[in-house]
Amino acid sequence: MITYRCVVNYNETKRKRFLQEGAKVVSIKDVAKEAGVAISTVSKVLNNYPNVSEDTKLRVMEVVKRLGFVPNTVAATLSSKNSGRVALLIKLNVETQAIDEIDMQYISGAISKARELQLDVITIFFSMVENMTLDEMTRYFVSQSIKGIIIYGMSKEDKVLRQLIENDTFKTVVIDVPYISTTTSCVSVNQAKAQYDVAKKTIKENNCRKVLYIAGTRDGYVTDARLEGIRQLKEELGLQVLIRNGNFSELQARNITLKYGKNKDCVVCASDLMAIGAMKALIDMDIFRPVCGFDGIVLMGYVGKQMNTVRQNFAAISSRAVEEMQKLLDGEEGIRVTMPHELVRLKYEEIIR
Amino acid sequence: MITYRCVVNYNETKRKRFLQEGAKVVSIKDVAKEAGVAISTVSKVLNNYPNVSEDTKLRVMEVVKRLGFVPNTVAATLSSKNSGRVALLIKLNVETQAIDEIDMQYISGAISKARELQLDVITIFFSMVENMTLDEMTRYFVSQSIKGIIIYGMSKEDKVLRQLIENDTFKTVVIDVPYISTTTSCVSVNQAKAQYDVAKKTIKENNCRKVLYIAGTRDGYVTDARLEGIRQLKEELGLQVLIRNGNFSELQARNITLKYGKNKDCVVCASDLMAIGAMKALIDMDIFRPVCGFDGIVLMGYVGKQMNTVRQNFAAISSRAVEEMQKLLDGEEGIRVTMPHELVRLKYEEIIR
DNA sequence: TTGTATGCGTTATCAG
DNA sequence: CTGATAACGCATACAA
Repeated sequence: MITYRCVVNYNETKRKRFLQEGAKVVSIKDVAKEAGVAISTVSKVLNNYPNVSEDTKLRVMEVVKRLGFVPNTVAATLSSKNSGRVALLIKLNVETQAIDEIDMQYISGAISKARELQLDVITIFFSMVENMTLDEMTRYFVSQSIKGIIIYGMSKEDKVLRQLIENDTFKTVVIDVPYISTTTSCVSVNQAKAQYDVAKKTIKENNCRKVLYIAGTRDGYVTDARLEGIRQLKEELGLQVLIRNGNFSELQARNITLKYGKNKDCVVCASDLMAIGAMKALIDMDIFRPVCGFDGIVLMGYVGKQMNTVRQNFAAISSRAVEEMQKLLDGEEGIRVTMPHELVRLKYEEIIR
Repeated sequence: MITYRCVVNYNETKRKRFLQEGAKVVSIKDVAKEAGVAISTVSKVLNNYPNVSEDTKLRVMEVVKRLGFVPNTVAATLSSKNSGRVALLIKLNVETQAIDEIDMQYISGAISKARELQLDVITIFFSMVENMTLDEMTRYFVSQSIKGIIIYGMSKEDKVLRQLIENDTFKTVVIDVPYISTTTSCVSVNQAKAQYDVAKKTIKENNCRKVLYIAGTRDGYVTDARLEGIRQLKEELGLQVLIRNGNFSELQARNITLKYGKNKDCVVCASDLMAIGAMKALIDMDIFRPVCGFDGIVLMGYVGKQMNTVRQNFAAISSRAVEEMQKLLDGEEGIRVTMPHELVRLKYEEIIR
């Protein structure tokens, strides 16, 4: 029996369309009936269970295709202990929209892969869960049937998140945080190596000895790793390195450069935005010093001067993170995944479309 | 009775934490039991039903708070005909990450408001549903329990989407598309007026007569509206206007400017990216012409020359779209919402953080 | 005003 | 290999 919902402006056109397209949403029940099997059998076919004869499998699939049946995700997650949703937890940099590009790549990379793997993902921002206690956060995620969380932009100060990760209630994949456990994987480029590479290239190309290194925030996980890369390079080449914290701020990098840039041979920055700030400062000071950045954002192509930088494929990183999440949800243990990076110079002529 | 899941490395620490925090997720059933009422009563309290005595209401709320109960969204959407999820359908510009900023603002604006309104939203990209027929798309959304769709970046060529909107199967809110119906609302700034305003300001400031107008794509809804603004201005001021389609491409705008810029007094562009392309072309041509853009993206602050542009508050637009969606889901009819815009000049010094 | 019972569309268990 | 049937957590029509 079909139940008709209360329709107000009910006219012939609508009625026709209604009957034509069939208002009834086909469910697993319909498929079962049409194929002459039990609901459970259809479910088994759809979820690739063993112990289903090739014959009925084919018959069911035929009906599924013919009726255009698409299983209801919501019902599945409610019912199943295995399937659940994955949350993308993203720290949005409200200050600088110039790097929204990065988060957007993260999001699209994750969502695309999630669709491929039939994973249900929802996007959440740090601001929505900050100030929550561990309990509150846990309950919040549980109430959303979230089984796994992928975390972008986490810093050492995010204590509750740290607990969440260690707590094993959810499977977690962290980006750029050097932590793994049975339930936590980590995906990242080799930060130290990348920083080492880009700095070395810049320094070699310009025969530098005195280096100004503008680091990120003190509580950033990547900051340490990148500093380590610089330390190695310093020892290897016997450099003289002045280190200052720019906190990933373009403005602070600018000011640091205005203050120390003159007596240095080059400026190595832990982010593109800071590199841009440094470069603009040097232009204002009317002196030239090679500058290099980190990330490979498009903005680098718009500032006039070319700079070396590290290009990270954020979409690929995020895509991989989703794959790792799938593995964790399947019961595998957490691993550390190192993604490749490349050195580039972004030129306006090559960026423009 | 509590069921213990199979735990492998079971040790004392974990056990302690386990018992302490309570592995059992509190459900509406627990609340009901604890408060000494029926499940339905709890549900009624939570959903603000009338006909619940103030007394039991208080008692239930107390328990809810004490147990830290958070209703399960998934179960709710599965159960109720009213509550459902909302999809953000976004056209990602894969070519130019420079404007990811806009989509990011859309996403964060929507998600924040959705959380406020307790709406479950999921993000979807055009690429994931393109090539689908209306039926396929419908089934896809239905299978996700999606009741409403907010569409960003739709063009006239998206025929299936057009059908989807007219089809009334889902509630829809379109951004920048002049279409409303009982089930469709539209949110947008006044495109014509905004284009008129920014062009007029630029033209007046520089006493221009011969204008090069670089429009967007032929199949873009905003393109027509913005052209209309230019036409009005042309008549009002008796301008001589050459119109060319730049298709929102920085490169095309550059080439158009290289070709026609010299004989014009100024270049009015239908987007910031095109304005930047035009400006860079003029610099290469070593001539000065005032240029104005549209959108107010951060990149405008990085190109050296200041330009007038229209700032749209994308987050606010998106936030409003979610509000309108809520109304549609509540049974209200679609309306047209016009959001405010402002004229700005983006200066590097003011953008930098 | 409150409680009972049924359904939402799946998955999972277990008997056949 | 297949089929009943009980969950999953909540909403809601209807009975009390």
